[in-house]
Formats: sequence, structure tokens, C-alpha cells
Amino acid sequence: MTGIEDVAVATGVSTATVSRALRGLTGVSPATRAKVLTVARELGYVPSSSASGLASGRTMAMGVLLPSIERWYFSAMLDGIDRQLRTAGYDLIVFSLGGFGGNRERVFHRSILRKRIDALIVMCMELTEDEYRSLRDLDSPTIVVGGSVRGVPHVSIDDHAAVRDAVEHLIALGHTRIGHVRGGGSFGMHFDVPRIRNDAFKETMEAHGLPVREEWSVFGDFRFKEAKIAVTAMLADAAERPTALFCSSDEMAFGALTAAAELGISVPGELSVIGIDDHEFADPMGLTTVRQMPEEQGAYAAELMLAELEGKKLEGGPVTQPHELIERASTGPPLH
Amino acid sequence: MTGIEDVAVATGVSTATVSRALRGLTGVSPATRAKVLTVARELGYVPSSSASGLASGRTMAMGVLLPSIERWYFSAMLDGIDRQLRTAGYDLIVFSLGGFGGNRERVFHRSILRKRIDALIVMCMELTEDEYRSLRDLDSPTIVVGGSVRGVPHVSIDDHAAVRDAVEHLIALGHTRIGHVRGGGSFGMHFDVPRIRNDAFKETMEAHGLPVREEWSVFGDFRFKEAKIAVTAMLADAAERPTALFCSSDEMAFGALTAAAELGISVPGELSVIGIDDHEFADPMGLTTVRQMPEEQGAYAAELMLAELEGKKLEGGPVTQPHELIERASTGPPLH
DNA sequence: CTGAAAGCGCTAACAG
DNA sequence: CTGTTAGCGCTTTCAG
Repeated sequence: MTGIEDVAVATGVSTATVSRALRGLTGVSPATRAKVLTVARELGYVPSSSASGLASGRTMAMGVLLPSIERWYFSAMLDGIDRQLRTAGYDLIVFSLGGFGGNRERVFHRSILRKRIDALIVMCMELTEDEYRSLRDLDSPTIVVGGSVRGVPHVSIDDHAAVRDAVEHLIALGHTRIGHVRGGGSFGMHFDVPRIRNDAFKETMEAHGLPVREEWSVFGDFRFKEAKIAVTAMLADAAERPTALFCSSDEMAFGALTAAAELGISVPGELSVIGIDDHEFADPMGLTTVRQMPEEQGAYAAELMLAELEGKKLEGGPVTQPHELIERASTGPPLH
Repeated sequence: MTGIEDVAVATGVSTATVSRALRGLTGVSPATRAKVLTVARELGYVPSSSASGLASGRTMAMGVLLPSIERWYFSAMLDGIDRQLRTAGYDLIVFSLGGFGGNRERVFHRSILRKRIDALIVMCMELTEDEYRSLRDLDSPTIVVGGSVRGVPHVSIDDHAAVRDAVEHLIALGHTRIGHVRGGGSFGMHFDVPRIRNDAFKETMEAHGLPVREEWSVFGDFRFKEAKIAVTAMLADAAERPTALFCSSDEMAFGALTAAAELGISVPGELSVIGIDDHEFADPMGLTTVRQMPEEQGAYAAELMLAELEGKKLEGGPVTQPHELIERASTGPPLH
């Protein structure tokens, strides 16, 4: 491996100068800098991040802690974070819980705290008091994205309002018999989002004087397949059916749509379906939904962290990210 | 930050002993080790990865280079890699091209080569000669997953055979008028996979003496929406329709299914549809497909890398990963 | 504007 | 089984 010393010798300057020149610091004559740059390139010199990390205390890497990588929502957010880090020259280190929770302690201590990262983005999870304290001791700036935590910087949509907008869209269309396909926490959402959406649904219904019927509330686990099964059971059994279904996520709404199609129930004629997310498939499947943009949320969180690392506080942008109702073909007025 | 020295002093031993004890090396008395462990825990000591990386030459991190994070196939593979690394105590560093190719050189030199990782997993991409040479100079073991490259270790399914199995399933059902929904390289597949699937489709058809009709071959870009649009156009226009559609990916098959549904074409009666992948949604959507398991492929690639890093060569397991026809409701004999 | 020298926090021989 | 001694490759004062 060619090191900084090689470059220094070949250029005829000291390693200190090479270091300064390569990092674009001031106090290097243009001529020297040019020469250093040329030689470094010729020699194929690339600085060792361990060495510079050790010497400078900055690793130029950011960590992301998330429940699992594969779910659409998480990977989209990760893409947004990555995009932002890439332009800033930071590397992305992914700490996934892998859908379980058992190894969490190990992940945290064995990996995150190893001074491998300059800051941490926590995705859709609550940290324990201990975990926060550890991070603070390490003084790694931390932000939460995709949910909110008291006393910790965070960026997320207003989940309550998003649900309200969805349900009120159904109500505005004339629906009164509205069911709910609920999400849950099985894939590592150590968070309140499912609960917030449940509460918001009930509150919105009640605010409009509409009944919340237990038999129309089913559990879809934030998944297509589970939702399809649950909705199929509900629609097949019900003496009386709801005319609309609010689904706590688009993937579950796809399940509802598929269930309806297989049962020969027309959408939106006999059943309106609305989701939350604006998943990539929502458009081609004609699903009305409340759009949130996990990519943008992730990118914004990363931007905030980068700003904090640069010392320049971002001028207090909005931590609450926008959501928007997207009307498509899956909702309409009830027939009867 | 409490360092190894603090632990050494508090325990009354040397830093060398602390290091040995903490890493589980032999040659430390049980009593000493126990004491060190206790003290380290009490002090909340966590070794610095920069320091140990510098000193030992091993970073305990593995890099993954991929075209983009969000696509199902990539993120599933990443999840598999992560799972494997986690159990081995390795960190995962993600180098994403972000769907473009422009910053590739920067990603490569600025990040990958910085001695931040012990090995590299390249996902669904070809590296240039220069890139390989750089890696070799750095002696970072490298493996390619999700495609094959001459002269470089790789793990992937037999794409040709997978396509053949899919198409022959249609043929076995009695189909002779078979169309093709093709994928492409727009989201960073710097690879042959799309081409291999095209070729394999044609070869299989020809091998069975069946015609490949241009008007039944459409481009779906490996995406739901694009495929839906393309298939809709084809089915609407065609004087004569195919009785079956082979789709180079499940997401495109979903598009075909949706297009058929909207056109009122019954599946599989009037049109059989088959994909490749066994995407999470394939089951609830009733899609017949050829299953491949990106998670397992990723995990296996990671396992190979880890083995190589440990010096123990894995006993030459199969680099070609299995695929399997999964019959569901979207294929059946042609009606005509 | 540039160089010399002192570490950053750990690991790795080498002795004992 | 344990301690001593050098570094790993860079950054960073502090002088010049």
C-alpha cells in the first residue's frame, strides 16, 4: 500500500504538507498543492480511514440503525439517507436488527459504539434510556426518523393528520360504514406508529359521529398477504359489510384490493379502499392513498446530521414532513 | 472516552492483557480474564474500531457495492448479507451508486479503497479492469453476487435455466403463442441478466419449434408500472393475442396481471402469466413464478467472504444457487 | 507557507 | 500466563 509518506517523498515535501494539500486546507501554496495532487494520483494513493479516523477523531461515516432492511419503507428511507451522505462524502454503515430484537444489545455495543461513526440516524425505533446515554457519552449526534421521541430531534410526518385526511376523504365521499385494516409491530417497529394510526382512526370516526365497529377492524400486520387473508375473512363473513376500508399502509391496502377482486366485490362501487404511503405499486394498482415520502424524510434527517457535524446549525427547517392525499381509482362514493 | 489503558489500570494488568482478554485469545488465566471483563463492563469500555483497525489491519467491516438500495431484489440480498455478517460480528458498509452511474469513480476511490473494509461484495454489477486491479492491490477479497463474471468468484442462479423452466412450464401446459415482457438496465443493472433472459427465452422457444413474435415482445423495464402500460398496449392492439406471457421479473408480471384485469381478460383462462423471482407479493397475487432467493444468495456470498477472511476455505459449495418453479393460479392450459 | 515531532488507541511480537 | 516495546498511517500542534 502506498502511504502518505510515499507521496511526501516523491513530491519532496513533508507528510504534513501532503495531508494539508490533499484535504484542501488553506496554507499550502498552489504550486505545492498541484504537485502533491499529481503525485498522489500517479501513485494511486488513498488515505486509510482507520488512520485518519484515529488521528482526527472523525470517521466520515454515519450509522443508521433500523429494524430491517428489506421492507419498502425502510429501504426507501435508507436510499434517501444514502443519497445525502454520498454527496457529502460520508460512508453509510447499516446496523440492522434483522427483524428480531434479540441481538439488539450486541448490535448496539459491539458495533455502534465502537467509534466507527460520527453520528447515528435511528429509523422507526425508540432507544432505551441506556442507549441514549451511551450515545451522549460518546457525543455522537443522534436523530430519529420515521417517528417521534420526546426530547430527541426527529423528523417524521404527522401520522395523526395523515390518518385523519384519509378517513375524512372517505367520509366526504359519503361513507359511514368504514372498516380498518390495522398494522402491527411484528417486523421490528419498536414504535408508536401502529398505535397512533389506530387511535387516529377511532378519533376521526368519533369526531364525525360515526361508529367504530369491532367486526370491521382486522389485523394485517403491515403486510400484503396477512391483510388479504384478514380482509377476505371479514368480507366473507360479515352479515353487513363496510362500504370503505381504511388501511394503515399501502401494502395492506393491496391485500384488501386483491381480496375484493377475488370475492368479486367491485372497487370502488361496493368497496372503497384507501391506504397510507404511496408505495411504488399504488399508482399502477390505482390505489387512493396518503402519500408520504420516506426517501425525502431520510434525506432530510441526514442533512440535519451533516449540518450538525459541520457545526452549522440548519436554520430550523420543519421537522414535520408533508403528506398529501392522492386520489386514484380505489375510492368513490358508496353505491347504496 | 474510557480507553484500554483505563481498564488496564483499574484491573491492575497491562493493556496487552486487557486486549487479549477482551478478544478471547488464549493465554490469559480465567481469573484475570474474568476480572478484566468485569472492569471493562463497569467502565463501559468499548474498543475503538479505528484504533484496532489501524493496529491489526482488520476493520471487521465488509463493504457491499450495489446499484441502488430500494429495489426489492437488492434490499433482500442486502438483508441476507447483513444477517450473515451480524452473526460474525462484522459491520456492513453500503456503497450505493444511487441508481446513477456518474459518481461511480468517486464512490470507488473515495470510499471503497480507503481500507475501511476487509472485503467487498459486488452486487449485480460488473467492475472495470481498473477497479478489479485496485482491489487486488489492496488485497481485499472480492465476490460478485447476482450475476457472473469471468475470472472472479461469484454466486448466482442459473438464469438461463430459470428462464427455460418458466417457458417450458407454459409449453407443457399447451401454450404455443407465448409473449415476453422484457427487463432492462435502467436502474443500474450494469449486468447481463436482462440480456441472458432475453436470449434464453428465444432459445427455449426455438428449441421447441415455437415462433418468437416481435409484436408480443414488450419492454417493461423490470417495473410494475412500465410493464402494465406496455402489456396493456400490446393486448389492446393485438389482432391476435398471445395465450401466455413470460415476464422477466415478478414485478413486471404484476403489471401484466393488472393490465389483464383492467382489460377484462381472464387469467389464466385467456392469458397465463409467469414471472421470475417469487417476490413477496407473488403468493398473495397468485402468481406462478420461478423462485430465486436473493436473501440466501447474499447470505451465501457473505459466508464465502467470511470464510476467506478466516483463512479457512469453504469446502467448495455450489456457486450456482437453486431456483424452483412455484405453480400458482396465474398459469393454466390455454382455452381456445 | 512548510517541517518536525508527538500522539490518536490499539495490537503484535518478543521477552520473561 | 503476563508485561514491554514498537509501531499501524495519519493529523495536528508548534516552530521556523
